[in-house]
Amino acid sequence: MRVFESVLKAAADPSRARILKMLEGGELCVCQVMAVLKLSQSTTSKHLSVLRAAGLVEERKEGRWVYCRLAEEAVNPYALPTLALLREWLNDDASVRQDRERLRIVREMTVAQLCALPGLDLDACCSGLIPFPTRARRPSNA
Amino acid sequence: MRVFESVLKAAADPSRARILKMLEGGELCVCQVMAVLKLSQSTTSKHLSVLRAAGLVEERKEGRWVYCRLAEEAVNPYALPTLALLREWLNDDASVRQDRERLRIVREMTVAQLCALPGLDLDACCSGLIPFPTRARRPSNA
DNA sequence: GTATAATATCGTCAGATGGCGATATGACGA
DNA sequence: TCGTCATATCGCCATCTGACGATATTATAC
Repeated sequence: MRVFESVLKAAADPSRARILKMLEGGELCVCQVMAVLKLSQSTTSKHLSVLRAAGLVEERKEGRWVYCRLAEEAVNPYALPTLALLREWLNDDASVRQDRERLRIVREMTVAQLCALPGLDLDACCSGLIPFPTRARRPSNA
Repeated sequence: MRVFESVLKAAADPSRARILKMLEGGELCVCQVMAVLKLSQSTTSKHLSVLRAAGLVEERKEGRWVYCRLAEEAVNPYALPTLALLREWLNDDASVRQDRERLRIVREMTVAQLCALPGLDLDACCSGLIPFPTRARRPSNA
C-alpha cells in the first residue's frame, strides 16, 4: 500500500505530472525541466527525486549534468501502468501544451547554451531581452 | 489538470483506496464503510465526499441510509480507467485483505443490526463482548 | 589544489490534508 | 410536532506538502 501510495501521490501533483508529460518526448536534463517549469532549482530537484523514489523516472549522470527519463523497467507494479495511462491523458491540457511549446525552444539549443542563460530565463531570451547564447559561458565541449 | 489531480489524489489516499477496494464487492452503506475502516463518522463521510467529487463513487439515498458504489458512468475521463487499474491492484495488500474479512462479517448482518452496535464496534461484537443484535435497537422493518 | 558549475540536501514557512468531536441537516416514527 | 437516528458539515489541531533561499556535494576546468 505504501508503494501504491507513493506512485499515485507522485503522479497526482500538477508539477510532477507536467514533468512526466515532458519526458514522454524523451530524455531531458534537469536544467531543461527547470527552465520549462519555471520552478526553482531546489524545487525541481525535489520533484524529480519524488518521481525517482516512486519508480516513475530513471536518471543517468553525464558529467555535471543529470538526465532523466520515464522508467522503462518495472521497479514496482504500479509505475509502468500509471505512465501508460498518463500517456493517454492530459494531452489537451493547457499547461502541458504550453510546456511542449517551451520544450521545443529548449531543444533548439544545447544544454550548455541553456545553462548559460541567466536564471535559465527562457522568456527573456526568446523575447530578445537577453541575447541567445551562441556559446556556453565557459564552454569546453558544447 | 484540476480534474486529473482530484481523481489521482482521491485515489492516492490509503483510507480512500481501501474504500474503493471494498466497493468492488458491491454497493455499501456509509455505516458499513465506517465499521470496516474503524474511522470516525465525520472522517468517513469526508472521504466519501472526496471520492464522489472526483467522480469515483456514486451515491444513492434510501431512507436514512446512504449507499455508495463505484462509479459506472464517466463523469470525467480519469475516473473509470483509475477504477479499472485499482481493480487489478492491492488485491494482496494486507489491509485490503483484512477489510474484506471484516466486510464478510458486516454482510452477515443487516444494516439496521450493524447500526445497533454501540459505536459500530465490530470487534467487540464478534469477540462476544457485545451480544450480536438480533434486532435493531428500535427496529421497525429491519 | 582551487574555482566554478550543476545538482542535491537542509531549514523554513504558508497552505493543504486527514483526523476528531460538536453541531447541523434531513428523513423517519410516534 | 417532536424525538431519534444516519449522515453532512463545521471548527480545530497535528502533520504533510510544496515552495523558496541557503548551503552541501560532486564533477569539471584551470
